[in-house]
Amino acid sequence: MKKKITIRDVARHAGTSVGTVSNVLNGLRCSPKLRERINRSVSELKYTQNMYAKAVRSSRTNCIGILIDKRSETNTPWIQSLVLDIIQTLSNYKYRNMIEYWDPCSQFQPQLLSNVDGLIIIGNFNDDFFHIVENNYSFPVITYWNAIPIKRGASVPVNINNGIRKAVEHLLLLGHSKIAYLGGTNNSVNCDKINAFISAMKRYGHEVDENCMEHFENVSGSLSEIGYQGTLRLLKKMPDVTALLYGSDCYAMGGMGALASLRLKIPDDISVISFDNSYWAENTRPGITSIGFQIPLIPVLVELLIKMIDEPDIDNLKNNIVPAELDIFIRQSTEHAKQLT
Amino acid sequence: MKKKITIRDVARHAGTSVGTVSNVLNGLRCSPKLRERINRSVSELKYTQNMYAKAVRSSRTNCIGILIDKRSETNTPWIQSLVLDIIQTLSNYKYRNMIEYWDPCSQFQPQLLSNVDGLIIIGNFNDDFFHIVENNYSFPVITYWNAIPIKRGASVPVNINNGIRKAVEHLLLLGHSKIAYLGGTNNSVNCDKINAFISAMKRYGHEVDENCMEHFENVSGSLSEIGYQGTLRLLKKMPDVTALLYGSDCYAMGGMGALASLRLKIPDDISVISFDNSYWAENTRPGITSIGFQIPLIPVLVELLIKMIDEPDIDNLKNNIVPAELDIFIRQSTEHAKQLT
DNA sequence: CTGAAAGCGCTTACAG
DNA sequence: CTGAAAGCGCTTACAG
Repeated sequence: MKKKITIRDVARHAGTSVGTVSNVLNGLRCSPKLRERINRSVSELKYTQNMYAKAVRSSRTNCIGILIDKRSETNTPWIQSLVLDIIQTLSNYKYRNMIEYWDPCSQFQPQLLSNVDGLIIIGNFNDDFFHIVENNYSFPVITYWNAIPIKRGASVPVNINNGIRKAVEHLLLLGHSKIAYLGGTNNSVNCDKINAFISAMKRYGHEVDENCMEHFENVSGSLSEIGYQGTLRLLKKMPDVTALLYGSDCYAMGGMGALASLRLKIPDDISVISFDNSYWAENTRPGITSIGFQIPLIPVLVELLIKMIDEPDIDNLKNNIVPAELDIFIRQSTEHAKQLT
Repeated sequence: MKKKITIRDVARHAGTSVGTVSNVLNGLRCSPKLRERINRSVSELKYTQNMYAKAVRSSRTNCIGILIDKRSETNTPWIQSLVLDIIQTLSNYKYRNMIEYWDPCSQFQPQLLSNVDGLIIIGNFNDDFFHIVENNYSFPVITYWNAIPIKRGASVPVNINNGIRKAVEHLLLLGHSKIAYLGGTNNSVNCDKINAFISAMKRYGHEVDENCMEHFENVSGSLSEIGYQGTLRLLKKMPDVTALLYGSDCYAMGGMGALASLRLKIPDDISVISFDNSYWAENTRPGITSIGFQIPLIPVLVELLIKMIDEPDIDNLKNNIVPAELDIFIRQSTEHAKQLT
């Protein structure tokens, strides 16, 4: 059909060689007037680079892999927004992406590994996986929260203790004392959250027992259904609770329905804080006070990864990683505490 | 660092030529015992193809472009889930993707155009854009709802009239007669929805006037804020309304808050139907009855595009496109109508 | 400062 | 059925 315009066409049109056109396209040395002529040819011919040819010759793909643990809840708005955030941030850096959903328990190794300059992993990957990467590839790998056990890998830790403590302090200062936590225990991240809650409460002299927690163990259903049922169970065993802290927005989304069905009004009858600070927490009414990243995490993550690609001294970069801080984004759901009459 | 394993290494290891290895990798002719030997070498060496070299030689990129109108609400859960749905479906067909957010009013043309086998567009693109594609590229283009004015382009129409009519019929059968519509008028898709509502109501003898609609013109704020304010306005001018039909889940998300603030309970005091059938509609409590695709749209779209890439007779494919049907997914928000006492 | 040439890792006719 | 060779569109030393 249409003839593809290549760098040769541009060179011919501008009366120069392909090498020089390549230099101009990549911002290398060239005399101003020749550069000008080449740029004019580029736009007259509507030339655009063939990124595949570029990648194959320069052995730089300009592509970052995004590898997602298939076993996690990949269809939640939270993870979807995380992934699209990565894609958009990469595109600001002129990097493309390849996404692969992969079950770390499976035999096959992801195809994308041989076609990327770096890797972002989301979820829980085991040591077997890291061994494969370490032994067969030389690109850097990055993630957050969980540590990465390889030399060319780095993880941005999350200061979960500070984040949960801020939420607990906010509730205590509002006058709450009967505070409950509702969240999962199915992975290390969720366990970190629970432990942070227990230690924050202890810090201010509140013992946490099983009565003010819902662990969501051995329950099935969607996350919001789990949140719904768990909230009902919790209110039964702890009727005097005045504030709920949910381990994720998805749980809270269901939990809100449980409160409504009991005709409890937020925040008049009960206050709510969630975790994730997602679109839902911000946009539902009443707005839900939520724990989220103080500084958007993804740009930090992407910038670090891209630095690692170019930087030979990765240890220096790794030593200068600062943990991601969490903050509470206060909304109507904690505008005031229940008025005890 | 690590030496990259290429097709040459495999050939040497198996004691054959690169051409034959290439044949085996692509499922072409080869004697069984040589094929066996090559496959063993591939797995022993952990060889994976370099997709860039493959693309540059075969002039097939195995990559589909996803071009998104930058002016639309790209950060809503609805559009995010649409995009990730496309990505996952493409990956089932062994296609990669390149996403670009692009303002159709901008001068520059999208970079991805020269590096894809086909294009999916999301949003409202003007004739100028289609002229550029038609004149400079030969890959097929696909979208849904809006028509595409080029030969190698196809669009899956959406039977919006049927969809909205089903919702209206559902409400009328429940005994509602005071039904209001709340939605935008900022683009043709939203206007199609409003017109479908008016004609569905007329069909059953209900005149629709300005009092039972909220157009969301000249309003600012997030979609959910617009939905919140619009719901308050509507209830003021139409206090006897018993059912609300929202043009999108984002509007409904805010609208639910407005209803709660007026202590209206769903569905006891007022019934609600939304449009999009998103994660939120399904997972919030009470679940919101929502209009969505009868058959998931994205697989249909992707399959058609991939057929168009291989098929020389595109007109035949275009003539056999069936419009996407909508359906209502009934949930608690329309479990029963308000009981008039 | 610029051009001619080698070569990245593949695929694809074309011989043998 | 299999191998040797040309070539996809680029980049990158290397001469001039």
